Amino acid sequence: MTTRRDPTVLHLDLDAFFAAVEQRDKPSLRGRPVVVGGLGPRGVVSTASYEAREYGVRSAMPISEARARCPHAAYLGGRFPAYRAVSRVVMDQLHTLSPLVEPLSLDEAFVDLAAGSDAPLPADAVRALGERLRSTIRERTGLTASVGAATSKTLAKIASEMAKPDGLVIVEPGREIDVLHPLPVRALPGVGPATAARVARLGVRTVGDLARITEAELIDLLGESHGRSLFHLAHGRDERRVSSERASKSISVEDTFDRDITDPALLTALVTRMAEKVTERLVRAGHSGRTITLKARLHDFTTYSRSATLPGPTDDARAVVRLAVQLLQEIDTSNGIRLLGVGVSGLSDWVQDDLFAAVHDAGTGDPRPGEEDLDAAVHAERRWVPGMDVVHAVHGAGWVWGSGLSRVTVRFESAGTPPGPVRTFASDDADLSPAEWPEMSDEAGAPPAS
DNA sequence: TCTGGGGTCCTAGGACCC
DNA sequence: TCTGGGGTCCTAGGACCC
Repeated sequence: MTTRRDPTVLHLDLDAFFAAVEQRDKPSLRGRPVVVGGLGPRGVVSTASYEAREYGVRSAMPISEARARCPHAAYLGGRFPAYRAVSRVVMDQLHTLSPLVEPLSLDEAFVDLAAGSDAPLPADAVRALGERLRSTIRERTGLTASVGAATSKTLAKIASEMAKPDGLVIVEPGREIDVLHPLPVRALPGVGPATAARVARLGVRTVGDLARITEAELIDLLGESHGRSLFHLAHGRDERRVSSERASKSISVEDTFDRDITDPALLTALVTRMAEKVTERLVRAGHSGRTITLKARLHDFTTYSRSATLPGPTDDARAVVRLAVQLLQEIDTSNGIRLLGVGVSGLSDWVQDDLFAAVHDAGTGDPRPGEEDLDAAVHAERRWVPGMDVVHAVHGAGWVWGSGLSRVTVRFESAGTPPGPVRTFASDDADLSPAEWPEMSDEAGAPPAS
């Protein structure tokens, strides 16, 4: 594919996605600061609403810092089934524009508007199409989306960033360099803190500065691949295709504990459960894998990984457990572990026909700690997580506002109601239960969450 | 009470092979 | 008998993204 004549690469990004879904479904939070993220002692912010951003709350910030900056925000744990449902509606809408849609996450995707057609699609037509898309998404989901369009992926993504929030920006063909060069290098996708610091030593602050560095010098500084691609990006060259079929390469599970753990038996039990969980996801996706990786983060945040590769792929939980536990033995855990993870890579669709399963199965009468016990050893009570949907036998549908001291406070409202009343119950009140989300079979192709 | 969880891609060094 | 160059696979770690 040569350079496009028309701005037919479209990038869509939902604004403050998780927080926006919460404000949609919780009328009392509209117009107020909302922070979605991990609520434990070591949680970080996933998404802050624009109201919370006014206080300096940002993604990836420790929740403790967010609470210090914005104590009056609503802190919510997140409702992924709801986010997935919204995402599905949005992705379906994108597919009405083109068969070629590349999801990047639940709230973000590229669309190739020129897929399978060489009809001209000038900027004005793309603008009309983009505005129609934004208003359809608003109608069907209640959320605002920002849209960018350009002749390449990089420029389309930069355009949607410039459009935020709730806007549309088209980079007219031929104007790419004018848009690109004044931007800070950090605006380029793939330029993080480390790369920015390196090029800063050459006096580079903007993309225009970057364009004055030779390819050889960038390769020298950043390595073959990164250096070369950044060189081309700085000159507005990006021929990457929009691709809808990206096979997943790895599946992993990890958990950061409320407090560091030293007890070897507990660590083994946790690794065992994680290995089982990751294998379950592997099987559900119809995959098997050859390489098992154990990840461990120490008290001081140093992170180790140990991996081992089998001669052939497996989807057998016992094989994964055995290997993961073995890899754990290679790590010195005596000073405390804050995170453990188990991953599987080297994936294939080939599923092992395990002739020995029955034999191995015979010996599983082991008394293992129950799920609750294991959770309790590692996390504070998380039965009533702020933000979660609940239903009360008398008062109907609501969401958990807060809990503690054997009490739960619930606000009774939903997307279509006015802000609702708050009531407090005993946390073991039999009339109160978590609302069931119809967990529609969302299998393999689900993009990673933010 | 600093620093999540799920991913992707890249690099460098060693083993091994031709 | 002191010296190759590629290529692939594997491991560990780092940077980056949402």
